Amino acid sequence: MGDVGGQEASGQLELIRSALPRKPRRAASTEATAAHLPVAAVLVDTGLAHLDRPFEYTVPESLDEAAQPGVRVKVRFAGQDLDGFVLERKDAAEHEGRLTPLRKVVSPEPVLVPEVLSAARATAERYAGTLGDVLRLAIPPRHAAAERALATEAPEVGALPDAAERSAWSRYPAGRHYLTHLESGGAPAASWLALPSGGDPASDWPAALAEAARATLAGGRGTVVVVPDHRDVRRVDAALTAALGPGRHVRLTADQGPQARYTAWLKVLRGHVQVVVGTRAAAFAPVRDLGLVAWWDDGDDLHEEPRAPYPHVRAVLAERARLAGAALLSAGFSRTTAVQAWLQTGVVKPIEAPTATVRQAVPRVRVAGEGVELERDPAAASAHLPSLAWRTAKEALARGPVLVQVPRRGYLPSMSCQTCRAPARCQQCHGPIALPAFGAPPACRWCGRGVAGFECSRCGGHTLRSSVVGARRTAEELGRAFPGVPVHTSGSGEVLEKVAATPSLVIATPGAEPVADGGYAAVLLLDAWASLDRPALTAGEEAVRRWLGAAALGRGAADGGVAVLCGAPTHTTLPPVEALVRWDPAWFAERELDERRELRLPPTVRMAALTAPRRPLEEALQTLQSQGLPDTAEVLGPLPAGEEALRHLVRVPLDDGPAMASALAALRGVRSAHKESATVTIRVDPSDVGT
DNA sequence: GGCGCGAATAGT
DNA sequence: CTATTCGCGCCT
Repeated sequence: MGDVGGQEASGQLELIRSALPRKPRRAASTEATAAHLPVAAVLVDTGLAHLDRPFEYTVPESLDEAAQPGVRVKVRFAGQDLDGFVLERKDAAEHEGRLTPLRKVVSPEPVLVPEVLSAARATAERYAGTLGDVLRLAIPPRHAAAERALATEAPEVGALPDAAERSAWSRYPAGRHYLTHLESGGAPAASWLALPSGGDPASDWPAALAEAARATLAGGRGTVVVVPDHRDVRRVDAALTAALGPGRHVRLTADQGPQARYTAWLKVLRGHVQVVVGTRAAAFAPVRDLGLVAWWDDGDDLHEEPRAPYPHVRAVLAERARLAGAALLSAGFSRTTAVQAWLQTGVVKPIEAPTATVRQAVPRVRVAGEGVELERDPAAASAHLPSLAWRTAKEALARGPVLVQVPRRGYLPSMSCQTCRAPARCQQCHGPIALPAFGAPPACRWCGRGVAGFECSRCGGHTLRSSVVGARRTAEELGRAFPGVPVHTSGSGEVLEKVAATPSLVIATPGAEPVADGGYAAVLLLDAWASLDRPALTAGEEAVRRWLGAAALGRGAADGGVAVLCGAPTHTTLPPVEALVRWDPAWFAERELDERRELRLPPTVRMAALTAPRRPLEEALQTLQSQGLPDTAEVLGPLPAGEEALRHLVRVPLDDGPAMASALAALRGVRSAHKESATVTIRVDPSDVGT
């Protein structure tokens, strides 16, 4: 450390050193610079918010050819060797000081293509994050062996198969037009409300998405399909193989392992395939001539990236569609308020089936009360099922499998009467009784009073039970109630992909429901109360999404399909319950969005959250206000947020979203430059508020 | 984040 | 006067 190594940056030292009879330490410092475009703008991975911008380096002649825009490089930065991406080659530097030469080109593969760079930049801006963070999400880690092993040239694939005779879009009047538009190179944008397929793979949503990809490919353009989880990836993968033939698409998921993941990704980069299906990171896939971005089930929280800056698939894909002039398709059995907002502003058009078609395709929905008719039926009581649900299941088990959806254990520790399962109510104010925290005694969620001497207002019972029982226990109880019927469970631990058409009971948590061959004869949705009674703003939206998602696996009413919602309040009709009964997700989304607008909540406004202990939080807020926070911004709070921390919410009209994000990014930069030690969490679109 | 630089301070 | 420490600003 004693010598002056690592100070090439200093002009004076450089002069002194070159005057001394000493050998230059590095060949690069004496090597000639490339004649053409001698400067490279490099995004250096410093991990520091205030250094999240390009720095310029000279390109040594020996690296001239390899140092193309998009390649990974090593550069000397502040005395260290750091990784970076070449963003651009230019003929002159903007930086006035002396430039250091690039140290090396890690690989000549230009992994950062312009379109992905633009999308990543837009994403970083929208979420007040760093470009470096977004690129880490967008570009998988390099795997040298994979790079070597994969052919440069695309392998030969046969002709694109003809479109299937029976279109999965035939039930949607606007569907045909959408497909022709895709094929002819247009950019139609739609919110598609899918219908249940009654277990027919030729008309289900994966087939429809594959058909859309086929139409896009027939017009010479590529497609990105993003789905929430691996099971859906496999379903769409199979549908794509059927629609496109082999070798025209790849799967891209985080769990593939480094080599497989990088190989698949390289196939996309090198243009061997133009169609990708994957989970959220696939939204950034460098598809050539992108013609369509599509995603399934916008409301699934898996579409939200859990790493900074927490971008949502919806935002990434919308930006990619915009940049590429590509079509956009948000698909699902239900519609989120975020997509509804697009619909209202004309960003997307609806693709929906006519009411008569819907009535046939969806199961008949019935609502079993909060335990009203329970006691009379001992078999039902032992399974803790309303008797309507029990009778429905018993009848349906003669015709095929029955799905029972059970909210996740611990999802909401809300209490009900052990005897009749009516939701437990506070004696004073009639608010819901719940477990406020793990291990804490039950209390009223409204007035906070503890529960002493509970007495059920319906049956006079004195024992409380947690209304969410969990899949395993429900499975045991149901197994006893229907002796001789095979029972399967599917949940977070192990997820069943599909079940046969033969009679069986399938107990599943939301999102883990297996597909049934030929559709379920009946679908029971348990503990509706638990889903509705969450404190979150999105409780209603989320409940509708889950119920429709499960009920959509049932047979249509025309084929005897039935869905029973259990444990919903019957004395009043709640909008989510009505949405299910009428199978009208469009109506519900519209209504829900109107309500958000009235309350000035996302997605009708943009919000950000600042979370920190009191002192640093208030400092951060001051800095934020000095960094160009628009004066339309309202600062709400602070409210307690976990141990020791407080949280401010900042709210601006949608138009001022970019200005707010840039002020937040500036705040992040200032804090990083000052090496503030206290953690201040900055988050745009905090997921627990609204959208 | 890491490092060099200059100001401030302690030790001779 | 020099040796050490500390805070600050810069990094192409």
